[in-house]
Amino acid sequence: MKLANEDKGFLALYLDSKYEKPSVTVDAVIFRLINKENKNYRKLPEKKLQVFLTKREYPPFKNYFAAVGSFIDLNNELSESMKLCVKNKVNLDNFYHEQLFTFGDKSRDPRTRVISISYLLLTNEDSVLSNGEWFDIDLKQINCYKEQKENGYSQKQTINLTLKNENSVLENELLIELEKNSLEEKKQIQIKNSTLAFDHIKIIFYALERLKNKLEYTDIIFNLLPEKFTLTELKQFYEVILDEKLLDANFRRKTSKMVQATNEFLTGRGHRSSQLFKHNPNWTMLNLD
Amino acid sequence: MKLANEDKGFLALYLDSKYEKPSVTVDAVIFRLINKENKNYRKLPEKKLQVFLTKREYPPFKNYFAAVGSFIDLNNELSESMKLCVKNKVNLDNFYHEQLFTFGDKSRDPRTRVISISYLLLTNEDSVLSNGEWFDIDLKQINCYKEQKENGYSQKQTINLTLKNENSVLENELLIELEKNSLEEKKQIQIKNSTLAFDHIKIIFYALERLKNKLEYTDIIFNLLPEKFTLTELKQFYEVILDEKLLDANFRRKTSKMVQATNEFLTGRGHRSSQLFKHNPNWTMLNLD
DNA sequence: ATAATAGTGTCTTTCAGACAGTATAGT
DNA sequence: ACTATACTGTCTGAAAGACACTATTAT
Repeated sequence: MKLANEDKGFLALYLDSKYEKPSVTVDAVIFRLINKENKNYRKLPEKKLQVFLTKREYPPFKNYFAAVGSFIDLNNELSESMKLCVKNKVNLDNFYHEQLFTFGDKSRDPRTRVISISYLLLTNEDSVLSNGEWFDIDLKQINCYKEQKENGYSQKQTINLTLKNENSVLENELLIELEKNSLEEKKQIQIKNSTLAFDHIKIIFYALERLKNKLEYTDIIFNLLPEKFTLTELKQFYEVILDEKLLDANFRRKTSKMVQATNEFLTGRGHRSSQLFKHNPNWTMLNLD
Repeated sequence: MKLANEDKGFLALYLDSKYEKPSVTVDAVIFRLINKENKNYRKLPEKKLQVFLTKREYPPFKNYFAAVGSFIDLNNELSESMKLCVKNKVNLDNFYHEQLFTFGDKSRDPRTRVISISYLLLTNEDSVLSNGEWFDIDLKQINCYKEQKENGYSQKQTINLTLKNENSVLENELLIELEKNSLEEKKQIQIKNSTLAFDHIKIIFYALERLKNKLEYTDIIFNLLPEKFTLTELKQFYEVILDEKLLDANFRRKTSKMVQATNEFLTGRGHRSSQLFKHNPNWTMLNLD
């Protein structure tokens, strides 16, 4: 990848400003799993998936909640920009992250053309973030129309995505349109109603979808868990994200290779004590044994 | 998502130029599947996965091959920019596409900071592209060191990605480093040796990985096929992309719901004639019957 | 007749789903 | 004793893998 001499000459002449440029931001959707308050000494606490949002201090969307983000610094790599942003704005240091999607709709920012490179971040209950609030995530399908066409089908779904905590309830509505036939396959997500800044509710929805999908074929969930956990806790965390009940015996079989038992037990709960497990990072998707 | 009055005032004052901005491009990795020339009247033609590259007319990397790309136009949506670019540069119109990944390494373009939003495009043997060449794709693992660590493992893999046609042989080498333990999970892809412009060989590698993965759980492959095909052809196309042999009877069972039989048969091949099939776009991943 | 593909039948193993049943700690 | 969780065993049926077998057609 050396440059020819000709190239070097060209570089000197290159007019950096001749192309109109967009602004570029990084935005982080930060998730965690937590145990809610417990009423019954015997019962296990309810679990919740949460997202961390900050309240915008300046316009546009002043006082609206938004994902953690900032304009990028051209001297940093993209992921460095994101890490610095997260460190500076909400004081989060260690986390799992992956690039999610790049949003660039013309009108997504009223100021100017802004392209957002979004990231999915996972952390656990232990880390303390500043300068924002955690919100419980509730995702509900409001309706779903599926229509069989000559050569495929089309589907419209309305989704309610509510973010809630002790201070606020943020309701949001998305319309998901799917068109699939022999000529094309198209999926469109429109914001029908948002109480968040910009298109951030859409970004959060993408992040949720990615998380759910990866849950099924990777060990990504352990980035949301404390170091040690019981298998029932693990199961409940899966259930909360996937929004479906799992059968205990089957769950234990399926996850047995992703975890390793410790010698420790959790006691004092008014029922049989449960063994604590750790993540087994040697597990791979392909189960190469 | 209405703006508060306060916001509107701010917009007038907003200094668009106060943040340093990067250049942004879109890059399209275009794949197709083709039948190679046939020697034996009786044998089925060999299949190949190909990528379409254009030779750069101007520096940097003048005369190097590159993915189809251009700087974005701020008046278009991102995917529109990509579609226009592909239409104008190589005259391709109808294709499957999805956003792939956003590449933004500081030094990926010698001119200035350039962020590339890449797309995966699929088309079939019928479409005629101009202004570039198709290259056969050969991916080979050169070596692989896996080391068991106290708490996980690390792995280094060297990959040779050769792009070849009647005019050129472009050899490229990538180093893939994987680090997985209880604290982090990191995958890094480095270009060790490239005969393409910029980091485009890395973009192509990402596209290949995406294609392979999606092959296993979607019906994406039909975007690479002609309207009608035999099941043996379909199987051979899978084999070429996945780089592994499949068993006929099992393959037919697994794909049976994704295709629909036509009444037509392919004859004149020196062996039993084979039924032609079409894609069944009603198939879904979840097999909801 | 032969070479090469087209297509079917079936045995085995593995794994997901369902569910019954046993174990146990704290009040 | 009771309650809520912890954990095991096993039946069933679906699907994946392996492979043997039959069918067909231009030369």
